Amino acid sequence: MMVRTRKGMTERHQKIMDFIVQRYDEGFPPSIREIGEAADISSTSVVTYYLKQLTEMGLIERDPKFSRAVRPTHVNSKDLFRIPILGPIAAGLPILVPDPQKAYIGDEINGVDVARSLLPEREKARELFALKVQGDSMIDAMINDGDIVILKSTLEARNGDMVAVWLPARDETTLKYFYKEKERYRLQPANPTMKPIFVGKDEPLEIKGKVVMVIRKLETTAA
Amino acid sequence: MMVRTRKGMTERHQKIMDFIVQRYDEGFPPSIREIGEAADISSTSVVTYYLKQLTEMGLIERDPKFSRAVRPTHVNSKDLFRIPILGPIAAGLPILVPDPQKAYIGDEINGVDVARSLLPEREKARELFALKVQGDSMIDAMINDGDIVILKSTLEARNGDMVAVWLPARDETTLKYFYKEKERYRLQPANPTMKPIFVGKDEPLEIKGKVVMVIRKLETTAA
DNA sequence: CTTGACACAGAACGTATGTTCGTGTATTAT
DNA sequence: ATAATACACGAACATACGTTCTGTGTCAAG
Repeated sequence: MMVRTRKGMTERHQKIMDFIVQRYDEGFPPSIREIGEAADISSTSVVTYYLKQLTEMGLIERDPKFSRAVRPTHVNSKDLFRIPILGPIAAGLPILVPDPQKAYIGDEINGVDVARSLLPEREKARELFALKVQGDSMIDAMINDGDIVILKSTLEARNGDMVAVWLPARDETTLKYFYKEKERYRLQPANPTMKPIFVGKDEPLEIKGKVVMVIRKLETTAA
Repeated sequence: MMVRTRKGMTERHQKIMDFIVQRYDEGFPPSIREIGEAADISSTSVVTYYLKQLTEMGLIERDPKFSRAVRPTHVNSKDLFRIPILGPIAAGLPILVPDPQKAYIGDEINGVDVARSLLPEREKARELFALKVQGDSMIDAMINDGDIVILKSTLEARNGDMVAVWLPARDETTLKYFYKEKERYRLQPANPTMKPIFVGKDEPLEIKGKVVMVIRKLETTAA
């Protein structure tokens, strides 16, 4: 028969992990006995027992050379959001529809870390995704080739929001300020010298997301 | 009588600070004796002596309840750099000259947290500062009102770098791509449809810093 | 020459800390 | 039933750790 030892995270595992993460965020990693106190464990050997398991699970790292040398392995600093870059955005190409579940689990090799303090209030990380701009078709929106735009997944928008819209009839994707008018939608470029695009209400218009941030990294080694 | 300014930041202060920051970044804060070893101090009392001073300077925090409970005060997370916003940048205004020492200690109430992974290689945090753009005079550089530009303090630039330059003769500050040509400097706007500015080599030109990142936060509550 | 502040070393001491060992108790597989 | 396993407790121990006290040399002011 199968060994039933499917490493389940018991309540004690979870309590210990939470405490280690909390202390790690504070900068003061805990001692064995402090962990025991936090998890209602009276014996230090029991804490060692669980710490060994958590290490084997790959959830924490320890350094036997130092005391209090325990830290969570994953980079889940509470001050950071890792936002996946789902793909490129360019005029004439449909952009990916973000799947929150996939975005959370999927390969986040390509992603941007964004400080929470830069994001408005308490954005849900799962609702955010990033796109890398290809080409200079968005230049009228003050967004250049190579820029990373961070969007909040939404299907609706309020007036004044900068949104990523997909216009099937025109086979075009753009970033514009969104205004709903009487008989039409007005897509206003960020550059005030450029004229807006008007989309009649009978024309299909898909809002993919709302831009919450633009990040431009400049190469230090430019030609 | 004595002004308790940071008069003494001796080599030992610096060594200890660097070591504490390094260990804090690694997640494993050091013990007194480890600090002593790193700073070539044989006695633990001397380390205590310096730790007390650094605490009074506000550079580190300690918690007497725990061992190894020492951390730099200014860092929130090991993955973040807190970059001070030294002031606004606008055409016609001189921008502040950053003082690395002051930037390290000074009031960093106004600052931006930037994920280290977004910065090129191993930028020294001390060399970075941020400016908040006022007005749309930089619009030809694809930089809008309210944007935050992060610069690396430097007095020289290579061709292709985007730099903040101060032109005393024109009483003007701009962000442009920098090119050194035979008899002049060419300041190229980011927007390819705009024409460059030429500055003769006899005209004064002060490079304040090199732009390494641009961050634009969009309001969720736009009119 | 004193005086005192300063920078540093060394040792002592009480507590903190991680590991190890022995033991007990359910649960489960054979 | 027996053995194996997972989970839990407490004690013991060697070392790590922070604090504190004493002492030493330097240097500038009085």
